[in-house]
Amino acid sequence: MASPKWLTPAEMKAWLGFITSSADLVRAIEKDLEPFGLDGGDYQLLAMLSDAPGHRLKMCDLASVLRLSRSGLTRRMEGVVKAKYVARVRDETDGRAAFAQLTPKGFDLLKRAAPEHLKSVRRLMIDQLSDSEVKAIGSAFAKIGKTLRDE
Amino acid sequence: MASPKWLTPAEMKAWLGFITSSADLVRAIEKDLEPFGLDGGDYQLLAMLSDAPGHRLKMCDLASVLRLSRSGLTRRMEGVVKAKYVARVRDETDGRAAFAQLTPKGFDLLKRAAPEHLKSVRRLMIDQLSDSEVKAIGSAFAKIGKTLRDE
DNA sequence: CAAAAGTAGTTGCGTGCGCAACTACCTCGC
DNA sequence: GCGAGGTAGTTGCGCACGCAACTACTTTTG
Repeated sequence: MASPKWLTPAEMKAWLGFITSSADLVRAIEKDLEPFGLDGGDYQLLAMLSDAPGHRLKMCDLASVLRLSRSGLTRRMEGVVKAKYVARVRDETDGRAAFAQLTPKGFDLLKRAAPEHLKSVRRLMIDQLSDSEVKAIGSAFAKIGKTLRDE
Repeated sequence: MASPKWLTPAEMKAWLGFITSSADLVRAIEKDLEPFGLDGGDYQLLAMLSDAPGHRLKMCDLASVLRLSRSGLTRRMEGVVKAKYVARVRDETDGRAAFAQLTPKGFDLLKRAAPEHLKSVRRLMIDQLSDSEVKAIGSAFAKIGKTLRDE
């Protein structure tokens, strides 16, 4: 196959900057959740449930939004269910399915953790950027996400 | 603590877009390396060695650039050493240290994989973006990376 | 309505990684 | 130059995750 066009210096800077910093950024933000006894996966799980109508989602839908396999979600649920942040609820209309239901205790924890999480996101990412950079990142990842979904 | 300033819609879009798409993007790009028998970690390892003077790095320096723990690197080396892409070389001047040395076979594989990898990066990310978005992402992640390093 | 195909969730197994402990070696202070 | 403390790499262990196989239920098809 023909050798593809190499990256320009600006493109290289964008790619290298993204690949070298994005994982570190996510790790640092997740680390700030430790005082709440949550890791990044738990937080995302609680956050997705709190966004959902009735604070609950079918397991398979939850797995999908969390980008987890069904088995991965089963294991991750063990922790938050044991901590009583989430309850398993059977689906009365579909014997195969089950819901993950955010408990009041889980919602309360999320309400306490969310402001700290927000502060981490601001401190490590948003507040570092100019308005135009924020805008560009928003439109850029919207396009990247669409491409991925279309493939 | 005072409730922090919430994210504006543009900031929210940037954060959500980043967090929901970046992991998928990296996964998709790494998936394109499978035909070469490499996963993302192996590719990064070979790439870092090929960039280094003499195609070799001290283990601890390699772990650092790969964002791996020392034990994580030890395990990852097992695979690429068994495949003869990388050789372990003792440091004659420091009995504690060891080098990871890219072999001709490893370099050859990297030369074949790199153009495909580049094409993935272009297709899924760079070619989706305008010049100004590329520029903004470059400067944005440079600032984010600096903040992380300073903390 | 029965059989086939599809879907939801769980479980067994393998993998990749970090942490802590350990060995071996180097370096620094006295 | 010897002991204390630091550094490089490996090993034991535990955790999170994906894949494949399995169960149970639902939907589709003839």
